[in-house]
Amino acid sequence: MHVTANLNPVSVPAPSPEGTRARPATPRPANLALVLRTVCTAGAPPSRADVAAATGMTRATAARLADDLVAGGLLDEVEATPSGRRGRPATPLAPGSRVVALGLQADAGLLAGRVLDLRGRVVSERVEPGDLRGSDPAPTLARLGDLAADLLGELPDGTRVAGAGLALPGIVDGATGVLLRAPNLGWSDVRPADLLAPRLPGGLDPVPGNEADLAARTVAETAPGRPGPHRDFVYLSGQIGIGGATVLDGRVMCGSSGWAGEMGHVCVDPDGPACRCGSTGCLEQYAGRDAVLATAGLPRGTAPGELARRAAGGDPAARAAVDGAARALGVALAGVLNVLDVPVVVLGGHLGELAGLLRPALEEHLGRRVLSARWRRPRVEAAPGAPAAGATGAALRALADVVDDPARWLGTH
Amino acid sequence: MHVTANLNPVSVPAPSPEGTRARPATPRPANLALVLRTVCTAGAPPSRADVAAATGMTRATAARLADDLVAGGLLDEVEATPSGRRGRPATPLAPGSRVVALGLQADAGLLAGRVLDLRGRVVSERVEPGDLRGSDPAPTLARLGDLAADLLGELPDGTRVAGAGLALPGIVDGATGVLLRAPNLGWSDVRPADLLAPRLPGGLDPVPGNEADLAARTVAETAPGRPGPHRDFVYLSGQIGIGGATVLDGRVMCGSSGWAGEMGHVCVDPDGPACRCGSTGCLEQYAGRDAVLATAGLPRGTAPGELARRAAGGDPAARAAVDGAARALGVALAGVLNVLDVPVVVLGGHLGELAGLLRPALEEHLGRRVLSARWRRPRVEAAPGAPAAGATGAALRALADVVDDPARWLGTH
DNA sequence: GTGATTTTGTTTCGGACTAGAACATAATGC
DNA sequence: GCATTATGTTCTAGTCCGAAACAAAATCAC
Repeated sequence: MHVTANLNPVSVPAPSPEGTRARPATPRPANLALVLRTVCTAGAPPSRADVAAATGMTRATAARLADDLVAGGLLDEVEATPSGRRGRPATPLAPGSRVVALGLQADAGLLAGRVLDLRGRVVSERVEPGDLRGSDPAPTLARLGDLAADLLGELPDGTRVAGAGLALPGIVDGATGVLLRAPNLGWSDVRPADLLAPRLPGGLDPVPGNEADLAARTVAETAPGRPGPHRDFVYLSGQIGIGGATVLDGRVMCGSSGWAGEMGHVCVDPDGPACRCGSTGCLEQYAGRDAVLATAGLPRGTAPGELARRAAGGDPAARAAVDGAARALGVALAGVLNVLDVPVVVLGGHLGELAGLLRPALEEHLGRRVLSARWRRPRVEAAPGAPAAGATGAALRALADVVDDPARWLGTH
Repeated sequence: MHVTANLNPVSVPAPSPEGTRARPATPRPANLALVLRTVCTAGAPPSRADVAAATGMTRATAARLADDLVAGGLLDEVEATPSGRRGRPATPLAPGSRVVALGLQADAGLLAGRVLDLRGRVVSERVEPGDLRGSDPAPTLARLGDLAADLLGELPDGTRVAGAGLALPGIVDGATGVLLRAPNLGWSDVRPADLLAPRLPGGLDPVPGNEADLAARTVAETAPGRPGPHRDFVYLSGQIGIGGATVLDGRVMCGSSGWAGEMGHVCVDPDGPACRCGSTGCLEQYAGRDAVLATAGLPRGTAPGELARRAAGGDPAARAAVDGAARALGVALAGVLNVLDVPVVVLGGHLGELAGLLRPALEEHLGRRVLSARWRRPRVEAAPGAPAAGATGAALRALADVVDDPARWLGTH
């Protein structure tokens, strides 16, 4: 909850220098966040009294805080539904529908933009399929910037854009915002902000992030501030390669430099085939989309659904491809589960489409290889198959900034 | 001696539904924690003015908070060293030396108890070597209880025991405090608290935890509240088997059920030898102590140092054992590093003793198999080889409770 | 219908706590 | 000895929360 102080022994006469954010002297910001989060988390729009009960505050305090959030647009007073109960009817509160964020995504197969509001609803979106493998970053990002500008132009008057994010299928350096390497796109050392920001209004600066991390966030929270079905899980994003992310305590673990989640290069068999990453026997060589299709004897562009159909229909090559992928996933994921003690694996991308076929064998492998399985068997699930989940996750991350510190957003505008 | 029982936090008037944490009405508890943590973190004992500068509070506020902590014994005013600088001499503050915690450890090779104070100094300790493999839990824990009672009896008058912990080499269920399985001891389904607490004074109830998790804590924080050299690392504890722990953002990740860190059963080669866990090709089969010694052609009880000497001396079997272990560690750790993006691996136990020999090959393997290695090469280090690190970690964890919420400890004498 | 009941939301007051400024204290430097 | 400087303390004003009283708006009982 609290800011950790910079422990510079050098005494500073003037107020804290840049870098050390002023420490809130009052409990207000934290309590505003608590109220907003409570409303975001609640199943149905809660009244001020509900908020008070849920947080342990008095009704007076909860109401005062809620009033401020309503005045600032971060909460809305919504239409009361006749409850039939006795007593003065409540005024239900919902997260502000005029506060939105922009999520963008550039992937090997599409450009996408999506605007989400604080309630997690899609305000507007645009998905442009297209083969971007080997594309030139500058014009591609320019197109994405125009797409984003269009989306923002469509927003109704009075809408506040709290932030923006950009999901990219590669390694993003969190500190500098540089996309170091995106193998599927063929991009290296790109600073998307430089190419995007000029096309966007009002100094909006999309924060780049790894697509799998952001897609995992859509599972970790179903709407801003609202926890999803699992607090701890491993997310696997099956693309041409295999990315992933680990969610612990509801937080996406991005690693100390934001490079976490390279599940595709966990070693399944040290004597296995060489991988383009320089290692051998990487998971990607067994369960990556191209690898699975090749084993099944299908051309590279085949849709995963077609593979699933053949395997379900008894095609031996397709069946072998799925079984091989399940075995490799079992070996790689068991290692992760042994290390992190996470009870759930969520499969996205092409792995999500194959989840029904993969699950039995995969759960069997995990049951055998995960040490704690005799006390709690790991479960395998398919991610909800929404297109361009990375864009949604990017918007959710921007909105999380609002939910985590609403006080910052009350002063402005 | 005065033992303070573990008190529950002030109960909230309205018992809020589970999921909502008790919310302090005032900023006081957080600010007390901030001041205490600042003193714990500081290199040299800081003055009240230093604390104010470091935290951004005014001197008045910092002094008031510090005064309360001093009055409560959580801070000490220590002897001023003549600074030679102009101005009124400062009164340096240090964490309270009369607040201590007890750390216990039961391992295959020893029983140990250690009392640490808030400054992280060892107040007293006792280590009793002995072969506990296949021992009966009840008398063994009774011995440990007596050992602990002796240690507590030696403490000077006025010492407050803030808590206790117990490091165990196995899977501990965090919710119930049950040791589910400790293969090296041969124990299953033991509740250490039942056997220990009756021998301890004043309702002191040692919290059990996994030994590797607690040993990792000694690397993560060098003293209560003082971060160690690395914020993010993987700790490997080489015992008869191989345990481990992951530290992210300075926090030891215990997993959603406290079963994390079973690095020994990460799969290195799915076609490898069967492991007693039911899986195949587990890391333990290549780099566990017995496995390494067997490969080197040495009897089971041989000290790792002897193996290291032979390998350094050119003994081919010893050399092969070390190289095999390095390769297996490289495969397994590369997976973990790819998933978590952690820059450092710390080797403890027998792996720590072999660290000098393992490092070159291991770092080479990691450099090849870790995807982000071309931007930042993973480093391998040996853990400081203190005996019974788990006991130290158990005490540190108990003391961390004090540092994290000092207000709870100020009310009671 | 009318009044009692019940629940929500608001107002008022007192108390806890912090920031800021002035003040007291104790050293060094000239 | 006196100015200078840094630390620590005291005092006051202001913020914010909790508690309790109050106002508002519905249902229930008759």
